[in-house]
Amino acid sequence: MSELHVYNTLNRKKEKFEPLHPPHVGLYVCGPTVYSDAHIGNVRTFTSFDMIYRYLSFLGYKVRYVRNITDAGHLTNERGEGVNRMESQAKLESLEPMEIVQKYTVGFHQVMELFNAVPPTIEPTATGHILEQIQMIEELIQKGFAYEVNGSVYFDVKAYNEKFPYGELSGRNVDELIAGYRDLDGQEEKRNSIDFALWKAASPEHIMQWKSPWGQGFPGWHLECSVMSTKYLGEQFDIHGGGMDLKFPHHECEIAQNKGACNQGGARYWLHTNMLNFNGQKMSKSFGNSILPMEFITGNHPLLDKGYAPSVVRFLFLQTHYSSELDINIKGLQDAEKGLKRLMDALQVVQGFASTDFNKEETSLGKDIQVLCAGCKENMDDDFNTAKTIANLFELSTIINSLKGGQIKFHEVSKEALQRMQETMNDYLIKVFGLKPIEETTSGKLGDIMQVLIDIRSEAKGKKDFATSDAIRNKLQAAGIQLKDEKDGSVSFSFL
RNA sequence: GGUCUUGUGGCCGAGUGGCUAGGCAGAGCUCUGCAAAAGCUUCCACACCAGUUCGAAUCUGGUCGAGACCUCCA
Repeated sequence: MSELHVYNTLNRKKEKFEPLHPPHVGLYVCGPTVYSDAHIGNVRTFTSFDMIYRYLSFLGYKVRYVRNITDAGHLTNERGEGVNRMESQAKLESLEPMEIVQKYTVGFHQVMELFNAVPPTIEPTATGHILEQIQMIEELIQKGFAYEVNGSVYFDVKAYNEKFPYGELSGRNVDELIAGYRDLDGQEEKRNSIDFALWKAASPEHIMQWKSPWGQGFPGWHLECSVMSTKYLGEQFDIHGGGMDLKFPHHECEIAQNKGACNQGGARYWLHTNMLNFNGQKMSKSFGNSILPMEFITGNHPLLDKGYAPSVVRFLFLQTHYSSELDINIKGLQDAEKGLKRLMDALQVVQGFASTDFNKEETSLGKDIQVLCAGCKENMDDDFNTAKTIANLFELSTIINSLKGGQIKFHEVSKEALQRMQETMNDYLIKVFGLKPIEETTSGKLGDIMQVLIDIRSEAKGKKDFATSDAIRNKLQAAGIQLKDEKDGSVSFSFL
């Protein structure tokens, strides 16, 4: 039996995954900032961690999955003017900050559900943890890692660096960072340019502000994750995840805050998912080239040719390793659509097998099947190698189709091998990858209607009235329904 | 400039030093009234140069190219 290994970006090595308190696993993932719509790049990150969460659960771990909602204002302006995101957006739309938060939180949840992501077990908000954040700041001040200036509190990176190395995660060093820092306005309060805000004093016009020992203000932008991961998972926990773009400075600062306050760096394993490009270009809010998740589904976007099912997009993501950059484009979507259909058809077929003509002994083909099935776990255990796992599932699909088509006889496999194949296809496609099964079409009114059409076509064919039979086939094809004449003379159909 | 990643066949995309990844597309065949679907077979590869090695897509060095982060971002 293979054991799970994960690529830990903290030391750039693939390591055996050993939870602190098995069978429990603590997983923290940096969630979205709810001041605008989630875009498809966010979906990649969160579906990647959804797959990881699902796989950990599949292995039998009891996972506490914490993913935060960033709903408190952050410094957003590149000139460091202390603009509160929530506030500025709110003024634009003439809404209360919490209305914005509510709107986009609901939207985010809808998108995640659409893409079949399992909700986290705890989804804490930054605004709900102001007290805890203030407490951690006090702790950091008391330990000499933070200082107050004019009602704001900054993390003292140099002081911290004397006790703990700063920059471990992103491979940076403090002197170079200071030397290479750009001149930004509003830096004069800091002792060093790389110091970052733990608490920012708020001017009266800031709507989102809270009372603190340093006056009215709001928390800095790295603090919430340190605070909430510690609160719900402990000073030390198993896995911390997030997008690559958060590695520096966000995660670096998180580690510094955690170590500064608790002497422990929080997570033992850091997992970073890579970015999503569209037509070769990075997708980001600031580029204005982000495509909304719903636009992929509806196809209502100038860069798309048509709509694609959420599972197609998910499948496209899974064909690439989570740590690699992924380019999404029309050709890729079309390929993924076909590939997913092939797998899902095979799943449906294998579940429907009802033969009793099995070999009592294990056959060589049966052994091949067992190897392919076992390979799925081995591949997933190797840092969640979904691409390789999918390759195995495709090979199983070929065997399944051959059984269906009669190229392989049922007595060439054992009952055990067939059952294993049924389980494996379902386990990985449905449970671990979270792909949606093909709509059940064989029962209900639609199935009845289809049966009528199929019968009429068969009668026409019997009378060699091919004009009628082809018309039925072609018109259904045009309507997105494909008829399939099976080897045994029966007719099935599927949606294109 | 600093840190890091990366360069695989027509396209996408895995690859632990020796054993065909896989998908999509292409070609041929089987099945079919004709198709589709399905199956079988098949073509196409490891940026370049040097080195280590019995053997390198995989390790080392160099060249060239691409990208990310260093500033809000998943």
